[in-house]
Amino acid sequence: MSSVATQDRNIASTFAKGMAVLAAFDGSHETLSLADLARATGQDRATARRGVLTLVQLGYLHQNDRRFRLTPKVLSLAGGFLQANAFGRQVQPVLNYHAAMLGADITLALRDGENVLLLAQSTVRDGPVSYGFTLGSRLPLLHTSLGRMLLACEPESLMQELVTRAPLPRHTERALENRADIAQAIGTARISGSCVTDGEFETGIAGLAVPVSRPGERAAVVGASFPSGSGPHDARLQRLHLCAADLRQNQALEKL
Amino acid sequence: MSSVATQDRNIASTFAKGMAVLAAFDGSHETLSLADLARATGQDRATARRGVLTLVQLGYLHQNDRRFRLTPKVLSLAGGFLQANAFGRQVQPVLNYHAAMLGADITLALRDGENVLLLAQSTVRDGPVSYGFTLGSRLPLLHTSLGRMLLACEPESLMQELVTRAPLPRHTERALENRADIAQAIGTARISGSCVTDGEFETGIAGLAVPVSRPGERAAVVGASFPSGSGPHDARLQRLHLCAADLRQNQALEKL
DNA sequence: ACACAATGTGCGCAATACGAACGATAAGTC
DNA sequence: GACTTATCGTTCGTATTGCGCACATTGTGT
Repeated sequence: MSSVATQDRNIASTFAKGMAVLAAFDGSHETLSLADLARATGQDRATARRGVLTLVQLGYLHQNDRRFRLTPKVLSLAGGFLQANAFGRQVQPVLNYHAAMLGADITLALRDGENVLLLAQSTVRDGPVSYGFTLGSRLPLLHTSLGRMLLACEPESLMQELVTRAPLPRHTERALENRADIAQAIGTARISGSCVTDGEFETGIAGLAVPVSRPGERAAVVGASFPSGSGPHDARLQRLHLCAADLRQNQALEKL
Repeated sequence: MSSVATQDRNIASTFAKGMAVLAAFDGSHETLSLADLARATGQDRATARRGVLTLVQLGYLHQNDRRFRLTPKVLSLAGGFLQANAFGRQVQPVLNYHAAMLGADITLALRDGENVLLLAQSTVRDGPVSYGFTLGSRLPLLHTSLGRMLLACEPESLMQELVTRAPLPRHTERALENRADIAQAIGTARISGSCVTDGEFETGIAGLAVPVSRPGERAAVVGASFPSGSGPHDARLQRLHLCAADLRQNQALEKL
């Protein structure tokens, strides 16, 4: 075992390793093997194995031959957060109302490290875009309107650091490749108070995002998506601003 | 430490204890203290403390003075499940379509131990009932239509065991108090292929549920709620059956 | 069928984590 | 406000838990 002299005795390293195993089930694969998990977490296979078998015993994973998958029980961990923060009463109805008025899905998002984390969404019947992301999904920070609007809400120094450090995979032909260009787009979003991207994350899809959080609060944004060229964005952005204003007014996100 | 002779060396007990700490944040309180967690988990306060501080370091909990709350990061654990099982593409659109046709929220649920676990829902704008539960919420098994329908889908012996063992708190004046009466209602649901309750979990609210799963599969149901006495249920149950048929057809739930 | 690569598992050993005891804080009483 | 008691949070000695190496087993390529 690592004999780091400044080992923090307040931290249970076995628990931290186990959580890394759980987090490795990030949705990018339906199932994972012990060896997959050892690679994903950097742990010895024996260590990853104990983590996985513990999760199976607790009911969070199901084992099928030599592969493991998450069970629905992990949803109850999210349920604790959603219930404690009254998302069902305070957030979802606001998103539903404005999504119905907009005629498109609306998504609420925060930043989690170098990713966008989706917290809630209202998905409408027969919306113009349905890209399959859900509550809990992670999206890239640099090529989505949600991500750029989140960065626009952060202090300049943190924004610059994240633009420099966050991954920059090229999702589409139209994706900006130059970090300086992305920083400039973020600066524009900061000034205009909204962000629009077009076809940088998914081809043929325009993304719109506006801030929900007030300055000094943890950055939160709402956004929507439309087919590229499917109409002017002014009224749509206005609708997103109204949604953000309602979320601020019912103070649903103050404790995030 | 417990010196259980048959300690399973494949299980990391420290990780299991840590997961019990995480699961203690079940949404029933906005924040919990160390002492709260020690009581909820049955652990020594020092043990619970290491669990909590580990979760803070990993970003799943936020500490404010002597109290702790879940952060949105726990949603990413759920996101792994939802993404891996394509809920955004395969489940949500079906629920959205049928909820729009029904004019009311539709919820998909499974059983998790002695509770109902909500897996997904489509919530409509201005639906007749909005009780604030979300994905990941737990509901009682014995007094909800979802719970009774789930029990109706289980083998007789398991159903009898759960009816005997599951908690029987009295949520409303109309709640059945006699376990034999509940078993009989479940038997009726099994025969008729649907379940209706009225005001047993929330006063003035009728619940409807029908099975999604096929015999031999893990029990799953869909349900909706309406104000008591707000109209006949036949057409509504029909709509729920159509929803269940669509979910079966796209095979979204086969791997749960 | 064989060789090699990859993966899964057992168990010796020591690092990690438990929890008793003590310190700190909160609550109740006068 | 002072004092007592109860409750909660933290430290650190000790031993139990869990790490990871080496071996066993399984999978893959020729």
